Amino acid sequence: MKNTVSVKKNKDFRLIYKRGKSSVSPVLALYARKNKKPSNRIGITVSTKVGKAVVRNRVRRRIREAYRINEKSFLPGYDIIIVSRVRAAKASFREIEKNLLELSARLGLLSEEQE
RNA sequence: CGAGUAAGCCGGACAGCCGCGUGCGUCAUAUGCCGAAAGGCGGCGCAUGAGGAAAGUCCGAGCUCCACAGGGCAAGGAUAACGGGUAACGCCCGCCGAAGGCGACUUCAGGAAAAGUGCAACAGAGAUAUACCGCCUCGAAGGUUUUAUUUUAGCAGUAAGUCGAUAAAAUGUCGCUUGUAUCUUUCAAACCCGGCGAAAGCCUGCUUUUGCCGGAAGAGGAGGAGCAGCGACACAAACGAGACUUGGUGCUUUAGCAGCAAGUCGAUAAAAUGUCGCUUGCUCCGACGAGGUAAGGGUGGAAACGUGAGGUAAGAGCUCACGGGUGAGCAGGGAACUGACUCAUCCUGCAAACUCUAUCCGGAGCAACACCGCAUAGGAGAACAUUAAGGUCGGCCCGGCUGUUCUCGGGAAGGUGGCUAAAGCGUCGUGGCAACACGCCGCGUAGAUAGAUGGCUGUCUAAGACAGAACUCGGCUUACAGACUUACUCGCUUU
RNA sequence: GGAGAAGUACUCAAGCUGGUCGAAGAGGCGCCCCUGCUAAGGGCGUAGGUCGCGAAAGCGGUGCGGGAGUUCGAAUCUCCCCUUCUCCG
Repeated sequence: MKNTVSVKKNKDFRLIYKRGKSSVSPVLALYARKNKKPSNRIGITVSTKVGKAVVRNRVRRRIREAYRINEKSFLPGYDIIIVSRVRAAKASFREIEKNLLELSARLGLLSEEQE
């Protein structure tokens, strides 16, 4: 994740939720906003509704891995927040990856070569 | 072989590729990038990287702050047979007692009820003490009936003789709720009838189905009364004087029986009257009243320790014998405790009711706390003075602080530290029944800060459960697929 | 991560120094009054969860977040779990 920094502050999360574009699937929800910087910032949210600590960690790691593998196809200069929904606890890595790419394409975050 | 009991141990492994946190080494750079600042930021190599419960946060410690964390007092809290282990503990080990199990073994908040207070609903006569019934003593209004059987223990006088005991029945009162299905009240499905409406069918005014309302009917349920049944109690005991004749009346085949009227006889010293009993003593029952008693009484978790005898008006640990509990003495044991004997005996349960006894505990928590940075209120440090009152100091007291001047300087959000070597782990030896302690040798084992273990592929296998460190340890509790080891118990079979 | 508080009918709740308690009170639900109609307001009445038997009426068991314990007896006292909420930079 060479070109990516994580979103940490609650302020930033609120701003992206308010001003950003969003799209939703049964497994994930995605928010994105242009940040006018050369790199991307990514934030991952997994609430207690999803499960206990072990389950939440697994979901978060899979989402991160899915982003890492496909990092090159994302356009730079965006703040992205990925929110897991309850179904993500039972989803496999492949499903999560597929969902992430679909949602990103819908918001126009992917470079045109990949599409 | 099967069924169990206890203790311990494991909680997937290996290989390849891509990726993450930390440490070390090395190369590189920075007058750079992010940020207001403090501060942070790269590549490569090597090493290392979640649990038995990391969980719950239920106990005990370290550590930090509350000026000191010191002494005393009060309050509050905790623990609770006994001995030991431990830094400490509410933990662990051993042992005692109680309960459970055929047994291996398991479970127990297991001090004191004989210091005191309190509580024990309902039921029950009575709940830690009671006289409601009963039993006994004294006084006392008063005193149902019939039949059958058996027997002669007792049976004062006038004055004769019969009476008693047992059983059953009638009658009355109370209780039980077993039966009956006689009456009644209420709820009530189906069947039936009528009215109104709807739908369908056609033969167009009928049929079928269905809804609502009303009537009738009520299988059955519940309650009450009655009857039957069952049980308990009362109806007792002693003594008695009426008899005969005639008449008529009623019942009746007669005999006879019932009662009425008149007369005669009997009881009184006499007469009169014209009653059916009277007198004295004893005895039985007894509404009710006074006292004694703690044997018995459908209750209750619990009823003055239990059984038997003596004793008494009736009774009572009132006395005696045997037995149980408790306390003291004696003996054994380190102690809890155990034991036979002696003496005493205030003998229901509850202290997870108050309380008493013994021991322990100051409070808060790493989001503590320290430092850096940062605008306003606040504040901090140093020096000097004061400590009377008042105020304040994380319960109160002892005790500390308070005022003035000078200097520094800023809550929130942010950064760095705290942060991991620790009462640590393992082998062996010694001591100890054990928990554990000591000694030698070896190892040195995550440290993040929006929070590091993931993805893909292959092999092995039965491999799937519960589950993710957040300052650190010692325990406890709770969750958990399965695999293994050791010891022991019971049962069956074979030898 | 740490520190606390609460849990009772459909909802809000009282009862929590143990006893005739399975439940006070209110909302709710049904009927009536008021109004052209509705709401609000007023009056009267009513069942309470769940399991079994039964056509219904009714009868019995269980039930105060769950499970153990103490006690003759637990919504209440004690312990262990579960769930929800609040606070701490």
